[in-house]
Amino acid sequence: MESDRQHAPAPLADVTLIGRLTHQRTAVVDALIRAEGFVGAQALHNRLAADGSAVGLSTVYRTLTALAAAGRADLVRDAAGERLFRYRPGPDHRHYLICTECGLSRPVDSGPVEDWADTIAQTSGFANVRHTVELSGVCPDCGSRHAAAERR
Amino acid sequence: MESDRQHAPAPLADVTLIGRLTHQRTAVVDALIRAEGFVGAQALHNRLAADGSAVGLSTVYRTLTALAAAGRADLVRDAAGERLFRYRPGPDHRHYLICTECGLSRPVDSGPVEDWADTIAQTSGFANVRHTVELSGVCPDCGSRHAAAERR
DNA sequence: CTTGTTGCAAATTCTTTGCATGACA
DNA sequence: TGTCATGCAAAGAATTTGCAACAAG
Repeated sequence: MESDRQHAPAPLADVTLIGRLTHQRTAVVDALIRAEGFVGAQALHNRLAADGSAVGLSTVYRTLTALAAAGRADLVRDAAGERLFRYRPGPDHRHYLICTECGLSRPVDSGPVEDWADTIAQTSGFANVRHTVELSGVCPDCGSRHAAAERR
Repeated sequence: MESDRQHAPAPLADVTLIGRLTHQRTAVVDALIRAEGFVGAQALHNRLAADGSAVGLSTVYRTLTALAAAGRADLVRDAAGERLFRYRPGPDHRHYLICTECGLSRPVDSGPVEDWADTIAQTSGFANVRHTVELSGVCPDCGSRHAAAERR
């Protein structure tokens, strides 16, 4: 499943953005991109190991943290409190609808919330207002799978 | 600030809702109500100790978790990943703007987000869509304190 | 009395950090 | 070659759990 090197978005830029260009960082960024959704540090570490890239867990954490700090990754927390990271190709601010079953994430139109958040920011008297919006649900696939199981 | 026993919501109902009526649970619920905002389990445990109520930390965790499960408490996570609980008097669904400095929380008009979330839920094909919305910022008081420090 | 609760401490889980070795530029 | 990055293992922090003593109904 790791073919298609053609349209590789060259994570190099992302790596150099946070420091030196190393094997490990490249591998982490690469794996994060291929994850195509939110992943935990430990999960990513496991995938890397499975792929043959022996990267230390600490390095995975450090790289992901640096990426998030550099604005190249989004960061949320799952119900268990684990940090989940997602690669962010562009500088845009997005919100996602995440399937609680399979982890599939789909970007949603967040315009209305942004406007709402801005309004709150302006009318509240609070400064430096930031918002976290997380939508979760069961995607169609997982949903139908459930339905089937229920009526078994 | 803890007078006005008249309209006291009698936490008894909340306690019995989650099991037996004990000293400890009453103390925890009471302290949570008096907190009037989001508090961490450990912080609540400290307050209880300061109030002379020696309740075990495990019991605080267990009680808060049970309350949240019973729908009598809201649960969010702060930036550090710590669970923060807030007493929920009614069955209504609310969102808050929380000060990152002092913890002050203020309910905000969440109508627009609710509508937005509903729309997403209906157009996405996802089932059982739930949302988490957290607004944080620096409240006026903390803000001016900052400003003063900055130009010191 | 019987069963649910508590408290303590040990166990878990996720994440961070110190420091010597090794790799980039 | 001089830093910066890595890896390992130990440290931290928040939360959960096992189990014997205890209290509520």
